[in-house]
Amino acid sequence: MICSNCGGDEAHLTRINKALNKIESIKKMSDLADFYKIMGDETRLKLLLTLEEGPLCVSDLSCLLNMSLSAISHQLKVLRLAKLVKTTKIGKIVYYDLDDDHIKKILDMGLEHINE
Amino acid sequence: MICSNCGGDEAHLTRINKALNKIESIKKMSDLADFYKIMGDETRLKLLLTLEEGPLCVSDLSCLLNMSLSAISHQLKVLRLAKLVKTTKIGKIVYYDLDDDHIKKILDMGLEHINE
DNA sequence: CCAACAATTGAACAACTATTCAACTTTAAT
DNA sequence: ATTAAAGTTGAATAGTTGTTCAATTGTTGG
Repeated sequence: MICSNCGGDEAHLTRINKALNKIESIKKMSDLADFYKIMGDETRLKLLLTLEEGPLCVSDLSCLLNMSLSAISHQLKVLRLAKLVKTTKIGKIVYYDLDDDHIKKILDMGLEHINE
Repeated sequence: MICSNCGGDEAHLTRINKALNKIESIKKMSDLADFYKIMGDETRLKLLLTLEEGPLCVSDLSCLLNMSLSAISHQLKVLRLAKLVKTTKIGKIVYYDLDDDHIKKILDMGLEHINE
């Protein structure tokens, strides 16, 4: 398949075809977008970075981020459904924690990018 | 500062304070969210992954992604303002390319996360 | 100069998203 | 059993975002 209208040479066309194959090979392109979309919210990022220190309950998170309990709970649900955090219930209290350590790596990579 | 209403022990309070310091130390929290927000769109991700293969002009990208020239141009502008891509104009044609190689690392890291 | 082409732009519209508010569930204590 | 506390939930609202459409800019060739 050829799309180039701009008189590209052979190498140019090769790149186009490689790119096309790549896009098609990544069936889960929308999963990748969804993952970034979830990280792309200040509240959720703060929650994740806070939970890097260790598990906390909803009201502590609400207090730390200076936001309503409900708002925090809604966002924690988003993170939980995305399997970025997990919960442990002890009595009335629900503790939230990062689901696993590789989330930390991703967070730190993002921070590195910003601090350049 | 203490927010815990759930009877946490000393270590608990320590974590809360560490988290608080962390949130405050990251002045550019919204920059980080903005970065992820930009990645969190399927069209922009496809553009970035396509450009990993090498520079392409706007009409090729439009054809490859099967989207209107205008839509592609709008998204390329977003990527350009975020300094994720750069342009080279040769005559009438504008070539877009990844701004630098560390964007590739970030893209590949995201893909890794998805493929688990 | 003019026509054709590559790309950009701004306005408009539809779709999506984050927070708020009020109602509700669950658990613990008296 | 009641009461209170910790969270969750759904609906509503305001704000944001992506694409389309039409108009426009800049560049090349006749």
